[in-house]
Order: sequence, then C-alpha cells, then structure tokens
Amino acid sequence: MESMVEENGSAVDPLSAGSQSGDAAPAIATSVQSLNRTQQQTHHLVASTSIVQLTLPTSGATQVQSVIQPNQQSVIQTATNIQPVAISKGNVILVSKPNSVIQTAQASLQTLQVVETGSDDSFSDSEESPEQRGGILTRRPSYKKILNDLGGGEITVIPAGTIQIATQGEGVPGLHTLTMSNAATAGGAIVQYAQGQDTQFFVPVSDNVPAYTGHGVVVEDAARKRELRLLKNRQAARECRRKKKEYIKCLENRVAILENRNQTLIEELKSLKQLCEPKTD
DNA sequence: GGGGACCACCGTCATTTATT
DNA sequence: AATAAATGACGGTGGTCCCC
Repeated sequence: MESMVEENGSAVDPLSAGSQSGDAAPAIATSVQSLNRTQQQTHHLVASTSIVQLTLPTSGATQVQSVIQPNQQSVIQTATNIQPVAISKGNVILVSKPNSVIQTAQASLQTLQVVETGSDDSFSDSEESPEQRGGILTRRPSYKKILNDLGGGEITVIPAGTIQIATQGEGVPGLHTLTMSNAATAGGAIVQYAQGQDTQFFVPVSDNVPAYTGHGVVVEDAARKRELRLLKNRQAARECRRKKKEYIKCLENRVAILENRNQTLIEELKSLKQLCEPKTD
C-alpha cells in the first residue's frame, strides 16, 4: 500500500474507473507519467474532490490518522509544496493550499472535518457508479466546474492596463505576486509571476488596439491574433496540467484512505470473529 | 563516453465544454 | 449561435539512470 502513495508512484487504481471506448485505456490513478503517455480518457470518472468531510469508522480513528502522517507525503502533498497539516484532538484537519482543486471557499484554508461515525456513507461525494448513472458514460466535469461546486473556484480577471496586488498578510504561503512593466516593450508588457517556474511571460497588447503598420495590416493582425491565441492556450495548458496533477493526487489520497479503512475493517472483522468463536478448552 | 529506456515537462492542435 | 476557456492527444526536448 505504501507504494501506492509514493510520489510519482505507479499504483493501479483500485477505483477501477471505466474507459469510455472500452479499449485498454488505463485508469486515472496511475502515475502522472502514464497520464502523459497514454490515450486514456478521464471521462466517466466523476470528480470526487468534494471530499470535505471524512467519515471514520468508530474503531478506525487511529488507523486513519496514520493515513495523514506527514511522512507519507503524497497523501497530503500537492504539486508545489507540502501542506501544513494540523490535526487536533477535535479531528479537524487544516490544510493551507491556495489555488487548490480541492480548495474551499475560505481562500487558502481548507477545513476537513473528520466525523466519527460508523456509517458506510463515508467519502460519499458526487461519484456515482455506472449503474447509478444508468450506464451512460459521461464526461468528467472540468476542473473549473469542480472548483465551482466546492465554492472555491473564483477566478479573478485582471482588466487590461490594471495591476492587482493581492495582500493577505506577510509570509502567506502560495501568495501570487504579479508585477507588470509596460516600458518599451513592443506590442505588450513583461509580466513577472512570483510563484512557480514560469517567472516571466509576454503579454501582447489588447486586441482592440490594432497594429497598423501600413502594408499587410490584415495579415499582421491575423498573425497577432494567432500569437495571442497560442499564448493563452499555452498558459491554459500549463494551468490545466497543474490542476490535473492536483486532481490525481487527490484521487491517490482517496485511494490511500480507502485502503487504510479497508484494512481497519478487516482487522475489526478478525477480532469480532475471534470474539464469537466458541472456546475450545 | 555512447546509447537506449524512462520520465517529466512543454507547446501546439483539435475537440469539448462553458459562457455570453 | 458565437466565442472563450478547458482539456485530450501528440510529438518534441532535456535530464537521469543503467548497461555496454
């Protein structure tokens, strides 16, 4: 089981999501590598990122705690950093992770409440079995939709020519800082982005400012539009990959928790069987 | 050191989905 | 319906590891 939650692990998905076309497309919870390489479709794998409430079996509290031990990084880690996790006696998990697919409405703070019940409705979320969907294969909702469903998917659009500075206090992990310079850059501005690897990118001028240069205006305009489209798509692809990786980690996390819970139940069943066995001596 | 296998990441295109 | 955004698919590149 540990291999399942290892960073970049190549665990087989026990959730066994079906593929859309019925061919040999692998399930989604394989490694990111296989995600990049295979023809897999994530259709029909309805997002389960609405896990904001973890329900533990009564006897499994200590076991499940082990699932979120800091040394099992991938269980609680995201693509960018290890999330600080505080577990109090009151079974509240606080996860600081901005821009998270599994983020809640409270900006950068996730609160996962662990409720001790014996219910088998644990981890109930938007995921339905194919039977529940009447066997109809549906495309998995977009990550944006997942975010919106969680109430944390607010996307800020910065109008052209303005600079937005986000201040959330000093030292807030994951705080994004944008610095824009318009000076002497033909047709656009350089934007510095303070988080992640892509620290700098080029932003062309707005579309409603035509690049009149005399000859070939139409051609240039078309080329410029194409450049803008490519730029936007490049950034969208980056963001999409980031979200996807986070989504995969979320699923892996869920698998780990379910595996652990399964083990707990097995142990519990064993002990109950022993209790029920007639004594032989 | 050279070469192959594997992995991670990227950019682009095509298509799907969401928004206006 | 038109447009924008999101995402799957594909091919390319660079890094690392291992074998010869």
